[in-house]
Amino acid sequence: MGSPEYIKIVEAIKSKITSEEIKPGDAIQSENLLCDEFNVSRMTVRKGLAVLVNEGYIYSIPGKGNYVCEPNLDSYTLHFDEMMASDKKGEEIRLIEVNVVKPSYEVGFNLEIPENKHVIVVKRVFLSDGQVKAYDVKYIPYYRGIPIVEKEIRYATFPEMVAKKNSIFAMTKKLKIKAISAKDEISQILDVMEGDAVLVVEQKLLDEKDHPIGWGSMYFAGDDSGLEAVASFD
Amino acid sequence: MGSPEYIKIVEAIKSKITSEEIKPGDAIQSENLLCDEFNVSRMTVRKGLAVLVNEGYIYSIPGKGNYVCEPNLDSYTLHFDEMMASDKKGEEIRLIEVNVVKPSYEVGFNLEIPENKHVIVVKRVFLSDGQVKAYDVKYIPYYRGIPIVEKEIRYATFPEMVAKKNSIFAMTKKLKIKAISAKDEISQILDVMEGDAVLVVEQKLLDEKDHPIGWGSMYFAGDDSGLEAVASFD
DNA sequence: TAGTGGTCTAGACCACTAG
DNA sequence: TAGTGGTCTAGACCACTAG
Repeated sequence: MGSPEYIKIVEAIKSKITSEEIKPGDAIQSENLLCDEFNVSRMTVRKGLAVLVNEGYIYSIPGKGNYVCEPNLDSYTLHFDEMMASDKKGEEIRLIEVNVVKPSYEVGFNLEIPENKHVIVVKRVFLSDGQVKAYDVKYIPYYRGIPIVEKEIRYATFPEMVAKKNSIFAMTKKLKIKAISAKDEISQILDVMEGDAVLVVEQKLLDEKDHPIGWGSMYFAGDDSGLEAVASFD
Repeated sequence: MGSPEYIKIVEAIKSKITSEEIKPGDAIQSENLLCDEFNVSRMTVRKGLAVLVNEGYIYSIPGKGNYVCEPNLDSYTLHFDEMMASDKKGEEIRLIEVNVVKPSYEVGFNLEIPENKHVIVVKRVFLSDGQVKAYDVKYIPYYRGIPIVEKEIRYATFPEMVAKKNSIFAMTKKLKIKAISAKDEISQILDVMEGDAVLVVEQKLLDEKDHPIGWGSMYFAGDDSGLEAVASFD
């Protein structure tokens, strides 16, 4: 075969695990035995094992050996596309408010700032073929130099809005997903009935010291708009 | 410092990226230059770079060099704990139905089976301090040997129910998250008003050939029950 | 004490890129 | 053609495990 030696090792062990020839908690052969079995150097064996560690198949205990992981049943990769493919035809984003305001109790609490410190509020509506699909409200602590120019904000993701002061690479992003009944502002803007079910994605951005640097929610109208997540082993 | 050489390289490059000294798309020093700079062998440099590749900081183009990645704005790790910490005090799971039935159109469509093939339906209710927190309905194509004994099903996650025939390691799991208005069976079982907002997590399990081997939904009552997802760089 | 995994070296050859 | 990253070797020394 043309594939590298370390890939052959990866595939051999992976198939032993997926076929359940070896089970979670079992040890695999020692690195030296694998060297003999595949006729390769130890660095090559270790390169293969490193791949398996990264993909969540095995873990190692120094001085003891390499072991098969328990499968991760509860972990998924969620793709939350904030801009909702806004470059597609028929898709449109409207900026309905950008303001400097005093924080409400809820906003102050979530951004961990005193009530006399100002925040920027950004409200946007996402449309598809003229129909409102989502309503987005975001709060960012005010600081000199924060972009409040429409063109800098309208098509920006939440991390991008905050990125002037904090590197995106140094941010932690958190999501909470809930279902609420639409009322007041939300039902009006989403153009749904009071009481209709609305999917809420609450987003919080934290800096490297776990201090909040942005907070807000996105509200999705309609049954067809949902989020998707995937998990697999490879 | 006591940390290994390759970790020093990782930290040095990582801090250049988070401080935006080098930006997405920029090349980093060649491996040979890094060898000189850190006074280590090329394998040690490559070990450090491999860590950065795995963590999503850099990617490499053979023959050209290593480059800083665009930050991943839309990818999150979602922890969907199916059993809702059912080992905690006050938590309880009730199995309300296990049956072999003919599939409805919706079930047959999602499991990609003909309507004359039978399916197992499993309905469970999750309680906390006597209060209904979630209602779970799952469908699995019927086959000989499928566990339909209460004790094998009651505390099993969805992948575990299906795992008799398919290895968990070979499965792909998909989630869809939606908000709906409660009605009929769902509002009755969740003990909420008709029309109340309910969070729905639809789960589909696929085998290695992408054929569905399980489908169903979990319905969450109340505003306080939500899902959480996190994303960060490291 | 024998065996294990973790780190590291100094070399080699390869396919590929780009002037 | 010089430089790049990708694969691989045959050694070394280390801390740790477990009999």
